Amino acid sequence: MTDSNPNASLPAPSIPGDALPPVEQHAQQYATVRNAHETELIEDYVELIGDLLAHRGEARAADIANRMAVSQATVSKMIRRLNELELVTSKPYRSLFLTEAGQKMAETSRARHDIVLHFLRALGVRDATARIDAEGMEHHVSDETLAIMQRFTEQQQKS
Amino acid sequence: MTDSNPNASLPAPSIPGDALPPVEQHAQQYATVRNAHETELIEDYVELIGDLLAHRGEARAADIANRMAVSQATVSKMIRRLNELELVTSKPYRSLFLTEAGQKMAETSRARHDIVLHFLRALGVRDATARIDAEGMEHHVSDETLAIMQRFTEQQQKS
DNA sequence: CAATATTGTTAGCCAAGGCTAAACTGTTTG
DNA sequence: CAAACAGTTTAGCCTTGGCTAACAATATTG
Repeated sequence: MTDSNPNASLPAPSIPGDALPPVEQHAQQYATVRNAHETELIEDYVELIGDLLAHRGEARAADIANRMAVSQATVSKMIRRLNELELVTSKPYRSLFLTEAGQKMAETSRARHDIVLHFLRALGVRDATARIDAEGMEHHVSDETLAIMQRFTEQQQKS
Repeated sequence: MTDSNPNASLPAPSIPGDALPPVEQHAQQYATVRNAHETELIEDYVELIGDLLAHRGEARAADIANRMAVSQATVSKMIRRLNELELVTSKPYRSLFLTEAGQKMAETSRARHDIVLHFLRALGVRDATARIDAEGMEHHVSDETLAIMQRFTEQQQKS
């Protein structure tokens, strides 16, 4: 301990069971989140490209830029990355397409996104809010939780 | 449209109602997520510092580095930022303390985190998974959804 | 109390993901 | 079919959040 401690009187944890997790577990939590962040944007791009292809028949950089509220230059740079990762194919000045791997990722992302979105709606969240929350949450929901969400939604719809 | 389109046969949206959202709404979703990302790490640090102060009486850079699974140099740099943001006070080689603003942020983050964690457990997610998911999800859950989660958890505990 | 161990800081590197401005390509249209 | 417009790319900048290595301060202990 050090000298004067202005925070010494912070309230004790409300529930004893909510003590700090063991260091390794705690570290694991943060590492998982950091990891998710790296793939998140990639998945968002791929998912959006898949959606544009499905709904519009083509995916142009300008559309992506508009929908992501990001400059075209940023999209262009990102597409180069997606290319290197072999998730999309692109000829200069032409529409984008997804590779096998890209399509797979798009489908997975889309499915995950839908489960979360439908779950939130089933829970009673307003549509506009559910959409925003789903977009942020989808990359941080484990398969275990996802399965539970899906079951919950189905239950809800039966009654 | 362009020439050959290898993705032209992608399945149509399973539910017609799930068409692409209008551009402005869509853009809003992504912007909200990008925005959350900027504050996320800050909140994680402040929350952790608050927890360490509450549970241990002090918050040292080394503890933070261990718990975050990050180098001490990274923590040191981050603390400088937190200082500039007037969320923590620190004298070199001494424990950290939270400013008023920092305490407020820590409390808010902690409360939010707890609601999500308890909700996931109430939903039936295993503890270890719930902890990991909560860490990632907490920054992307709106107040509206948070309130609904809290109500759900309370309902669950009554029965 | 000196030597060692732990802890914290600084410097300097890197990649990612934004941006603007400028150049280039492709499409549309007078 | 040339000019104008829309879309795309490139260059070059910035900030964040990582890292390692080297150095500095504090704490511990023989």
